[in-house]
Amino acid sequence: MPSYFSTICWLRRDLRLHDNAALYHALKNSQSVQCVFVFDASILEKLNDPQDRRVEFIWHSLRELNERLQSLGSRLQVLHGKPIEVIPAMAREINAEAVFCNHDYEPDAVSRDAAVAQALSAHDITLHHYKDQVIFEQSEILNGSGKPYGVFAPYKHAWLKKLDDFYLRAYPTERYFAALAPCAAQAIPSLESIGFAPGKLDLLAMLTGESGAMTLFEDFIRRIGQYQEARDFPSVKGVSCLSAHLRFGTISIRRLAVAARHVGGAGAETWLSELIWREFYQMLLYHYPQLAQGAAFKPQFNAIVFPNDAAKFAAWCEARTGYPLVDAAMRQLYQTGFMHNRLRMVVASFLVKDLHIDWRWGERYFAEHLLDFDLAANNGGWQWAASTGCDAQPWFRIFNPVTQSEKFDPQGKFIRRYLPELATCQNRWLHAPWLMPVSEQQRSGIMIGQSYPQPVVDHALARIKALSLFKDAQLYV
DNA sequence: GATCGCTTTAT
DNA sequence: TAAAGCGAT
Repeated sequence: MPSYFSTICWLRRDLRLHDNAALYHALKNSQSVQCVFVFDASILEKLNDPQDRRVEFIWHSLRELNERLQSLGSRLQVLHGKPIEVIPAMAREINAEAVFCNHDYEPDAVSRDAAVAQALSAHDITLHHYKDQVIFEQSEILNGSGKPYGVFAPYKHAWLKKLDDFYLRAYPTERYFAALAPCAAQAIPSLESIGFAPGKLDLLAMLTGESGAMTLFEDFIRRIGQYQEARDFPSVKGVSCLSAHLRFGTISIRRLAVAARHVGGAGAETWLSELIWREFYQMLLYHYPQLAQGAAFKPQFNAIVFPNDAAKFAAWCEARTGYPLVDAAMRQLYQTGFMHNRLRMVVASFLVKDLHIDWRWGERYFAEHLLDFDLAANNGGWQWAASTGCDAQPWFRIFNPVTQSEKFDPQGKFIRRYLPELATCQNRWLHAPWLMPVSEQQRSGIMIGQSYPQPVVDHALARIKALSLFKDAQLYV
């Protein structure tokens, strides 16, 4: 590594100063590092909602980064455009000799970075990139034949076996902050200037930036011991609430893994396992980029012709399927940009195996609405639920939406929070309110078909139809 | 090539 | 209870 005078640290999904591989290497090898973020026009133009929560989350996190950098005598340069154009232009403007960034494993990002590297090299500028967002990347955990694992459990065992202090060491960026480029303070461009507006990100509920991530992290570490028991109940604060921060890199994966390892016990181990699933899916997407093009991991299931009833899909999106847990979950997603993981499984199973709609439709809807949307995890999760994925649930396993509701929201606390129209419904009827006798409907003031919809499908019948859809596809193996 | 061990469940 | 199973070793 040559010693540089002027370099750029290009931040993407690593919006933090602490324990950041690219920033560390840039600072250590340069006299002057300018931090940059690019609002990628080619990504932003695909977002339909000017109040997209992700953009707002990023914006708040950037603002905090800029303030921290300003307090260190530097600042964050925020650009809007196509990275292939604006990164080389900026590099030339400040006479940067190199650009540092962290690996991004999504297919579009891989090709974007290759193009940017090429454009930079035309001016003799090097693009250095580093592993940062995972503990082990695509080719560090392979099976005995040197190929990627196709089953999670052995992957996880190999992952845990390889884990040691070396891979968990934080990059001590703070030690080198003196190399941050000195600049005059300047505010980052407004959301409006890039065509967006604030509004949907509930800042009281969603803490942003590195500071927000730390607050959530410290809170979670206090309850991580109960994670295993509490995580399945959407009305309980059992999960980490760190998914969006992991998505945008406002907290380091190493810090999370260190904490899980340090605390130990069943809760921490279960949670670490979730972090390993995240890397498993990222690894798979890297090796099988066609997953991002709608390909089922198990090709025989590409043959399924889903009926794709548009009215049923609309009922699912609009939270009027008549199954309270499904509807409450879909409202949670729409209203908050988040959905509890247990419910992601429930609504995904329901969409595919009860409504017989292509899992790709659900995947797309989640991609539009989830604040923590991550291509690899979202695709992996959908294909898991749809049984088309790598190490997915078996195709003949079909969640019963009523049983799931009784089991994981027994008091209906979650359902009532998002479906106030069912507030007066007794627990006895809440999970399947269409079974309420008319007298009970009158008593509670809930008329099924009026104040709350009839179920769009009969689960028992829908289940049989799903089995035959999948069984037929299975025949072509 | 047999054995092991499996996120999230159903009837 | 099972396994409309199976990959990894």
